[in-house]
Amino acid sequence: MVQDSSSNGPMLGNHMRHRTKFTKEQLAILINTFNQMPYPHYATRQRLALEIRAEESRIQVWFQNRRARSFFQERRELKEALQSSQGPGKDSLLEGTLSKKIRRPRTTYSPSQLFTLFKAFRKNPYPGIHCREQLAKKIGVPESRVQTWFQNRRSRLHVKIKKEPDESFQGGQGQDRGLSSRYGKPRKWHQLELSSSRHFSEAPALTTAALGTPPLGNPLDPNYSGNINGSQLPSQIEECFHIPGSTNRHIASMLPPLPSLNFC
DNA sequence: CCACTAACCTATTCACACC
DNA sequence: GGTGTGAATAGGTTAGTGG
Repeated sequence: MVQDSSSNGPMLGNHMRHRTKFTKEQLAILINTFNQMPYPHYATRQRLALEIRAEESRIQVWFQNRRARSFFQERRELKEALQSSQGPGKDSLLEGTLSKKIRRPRTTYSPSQLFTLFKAFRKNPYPGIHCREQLAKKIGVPESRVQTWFQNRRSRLHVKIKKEPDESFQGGQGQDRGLSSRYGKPRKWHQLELSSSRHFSEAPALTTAALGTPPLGNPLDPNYSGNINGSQLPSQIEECFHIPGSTNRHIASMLPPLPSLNFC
């Protein structure tokens, strides 16, 4: 992606995921499935993942891209199928569109997991595949969930920025640090983020101030002190969530100066 | 060089838990 | 019922790959 593949050379943790190369056999199965159901449920994607031995998240992305590329034609056909409401195979074609959606089970993050995620987000809202995988491993969730969490975080931050224009925020330095005009003025994004969490609102130890100067422990989380120390983390995690300035765009440009945090 | 396409992005909406 | 947030989606961009 943009922030990962600059000409600055390889940067630990900020790489884009390697391109998946589907074999002809895998593609045949995917295309065949797509023709029958362009919106496969989570269970279907899981079954496909097993069948072609690929990650479910890669299958999800493949279907996203496939729909995008064949959108107009497919939508016309789908519309016709909906309007005519006849013909065999309609149920499977409309899986995920008309029938009740069977979504991926909602992931519930513990306070300690959220703290780790928020702290990583604060250091780098655009982590590359390496960072996401390390984060995922650390908190014990699939990498694709970490990616989704970061996407949602960024989106909600943008929404808050739009809804709560606060000219008082000067990024701690009273200056625009290269923010793209596309995304408005810099904000106290870290305060917005952390205070918006239901978990954190109930845990004073996990406030913004706490992130700036990490406490020794959080009473809500017995594992917490180990997290904030950083001494138990591999050094790669520290490196991969360092914001390299030129490689992080948009939100990264709104970051206030960070205290010297020990981990992502 | 160019077409194709995986990876990734934002914006938006849905769905569900929690208060 | 309102709010927060994970999941899903549309639609767009970027960049790797192969002809």
